[in-house]
Amino acid sequence: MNLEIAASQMESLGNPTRLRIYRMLVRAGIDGLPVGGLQQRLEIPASTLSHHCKKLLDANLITQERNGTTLICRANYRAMSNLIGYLADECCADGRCEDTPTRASEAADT
Amino acid sequence: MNLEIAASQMESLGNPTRLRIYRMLVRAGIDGLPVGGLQQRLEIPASTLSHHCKKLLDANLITQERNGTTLICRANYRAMSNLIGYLADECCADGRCEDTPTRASEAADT
DNA sequence: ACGCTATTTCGACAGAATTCGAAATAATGG
DNA sequence: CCATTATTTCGAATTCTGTCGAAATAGCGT
Repeated sequence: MNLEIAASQMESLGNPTRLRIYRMLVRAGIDGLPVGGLQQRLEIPASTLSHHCKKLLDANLITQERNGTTLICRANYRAMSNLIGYLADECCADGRCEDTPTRASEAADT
Repeated sequence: MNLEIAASQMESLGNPTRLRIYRMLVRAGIDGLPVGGLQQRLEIPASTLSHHCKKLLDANLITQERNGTTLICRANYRAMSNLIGYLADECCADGRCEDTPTRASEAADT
């Protein structure tokens, strides 16, 4: 995980429609949802949905697998974990933490 | 936490410069960093930095406190936790979960 | 091959984001 | 009050985003 990737993933999730799509897929679990299923729930034009799915795909936040004429979308849980980790990682590494008196167990000078 | 707020926070963090700012502040801990300190590290025009800080402030991701002529910026850790929670919340609520055998060996994936 | 359904690509448009320098404001010290 | 430092606001140029409908493509069943 690096800054550019994390930022592009954040940017992808920074659109309300895409965040809805993503959360639907996160909720859906490993079975995922077909594009058409998403469209029914979201009630947006297919072209718009396709555009957003591509963004999420490019950001590696979702995967797609063909099943006949339908395309199954799934959340990339690994990417989600990494992104979450990236946000909280190194919290307070350069200073004092909120509720802890001191960081006695760690090197004070870095 | 709701979709609109989460999306606006994601959008804020979706810009590489802002993500750098935010992570600097997360690292900095409760002491935060003055705007000038951020500028020195980022090496960007003050007006650009001010613009980005305002975005992060509007998104409630950081706070600012005046200390004389300098303005101290701090990460809003509460908001960070809520945002992280929002992403992972209700994971697989509508479907089967992944039966991943917790392999911590590969964390370098995008 | 043909028709049917699912999904994507194209082209266009309005609106928003990013960036910068110059000028303005805020706060302190002498 | 004036000088100095810290930070923000303004205005403008450029680029990016989100959205849509129409047309194109992909895969399957017959």
